[in-house]
Amino acid sequence: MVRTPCCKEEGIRKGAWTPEEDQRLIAYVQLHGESGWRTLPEKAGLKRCGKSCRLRWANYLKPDIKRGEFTPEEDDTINKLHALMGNKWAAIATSLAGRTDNEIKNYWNTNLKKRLTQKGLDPTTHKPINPTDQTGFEPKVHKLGSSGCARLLNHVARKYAGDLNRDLLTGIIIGNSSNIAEGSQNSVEVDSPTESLIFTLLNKAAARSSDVTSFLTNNMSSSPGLSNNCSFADNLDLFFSNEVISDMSMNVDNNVCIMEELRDILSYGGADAGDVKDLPEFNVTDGMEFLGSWNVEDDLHLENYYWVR
DNA sequence: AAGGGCCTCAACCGCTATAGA
DNA sequence: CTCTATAGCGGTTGAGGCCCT
Repeated sequence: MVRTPCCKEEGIRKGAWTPEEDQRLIAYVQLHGESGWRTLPEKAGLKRCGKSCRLRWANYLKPDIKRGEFTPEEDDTINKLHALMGNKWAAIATSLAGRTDNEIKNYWNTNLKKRLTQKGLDPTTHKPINPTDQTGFEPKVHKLGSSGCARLLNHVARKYAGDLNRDLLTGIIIGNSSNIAEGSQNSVEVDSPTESLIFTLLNKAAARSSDVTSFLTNNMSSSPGLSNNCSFADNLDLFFSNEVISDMSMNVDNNVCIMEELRDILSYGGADAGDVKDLPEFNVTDGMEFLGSWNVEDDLHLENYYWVR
């Protein structure tokens, strides 16, 4: 199939926009709205292609665009999101009000990328370029174990699972399949009991929303790449980048925090769920409060119940 | 002062995704 | 289901400004 050229007409202007062209575009969009870019240039009296007009509007003329220097908070947000998503500029831009994907991309390439490199970090992976070079990086040489997992459960339960009941969570933790809904864990191959546990818990939490359930079922469970080509961590990336999840009263920092914790757990491992299951005295419902507010003591309490050390 | 190199960022290009006829 | 138009995305380019010698 022959591609339709963007600008087939002769005499189409390129390059920097003049103030007069900007005014024409602004006036037209204010009057007619942001649509019909293909025919807009002719109607607005502009010798530009529609695509050029759309980009000029979206990246420069739109009234809610924030210009000027990036704040340290914005730097931090971009760094964190880039570590999670990579070069998904449009997705990153949704977390920075008033900033365009183009602006963030430029800022990353001219500033933040350099800073990471100067710190000895790979700007793609955000990990040390030379593993022996510890400048600006605190390597996680320890095995993140039970307390991290306990905190993760804490986070997940508090943030997503307002109506998860204690028996259900108990069932999930001890691997009692009767408490796990069909279509969640069974249709997904995971690499370890730990992953299985976390996935199931997230799936249960997500079931609060039909949209999220649909997302998990259609996009993750039935994904041909899930069991063969797609790691569990990849699916968690998908899970957390999902719009519906993002809307669930969660800010960027919390999102990143949970993701980092998940990564730690998945990277360094915890005890096997089977160990917990076989523990005779294990009874997670005793004195436990999974929902509501948590503190360090609760974490330790959960830790004592949860993992074999 | 001049000019060469570097940097920034607006704009462009090529491609994919999606909607709708 | 297929085709086409349009929107959107990410990589790349290049004009213009800045800095250094």
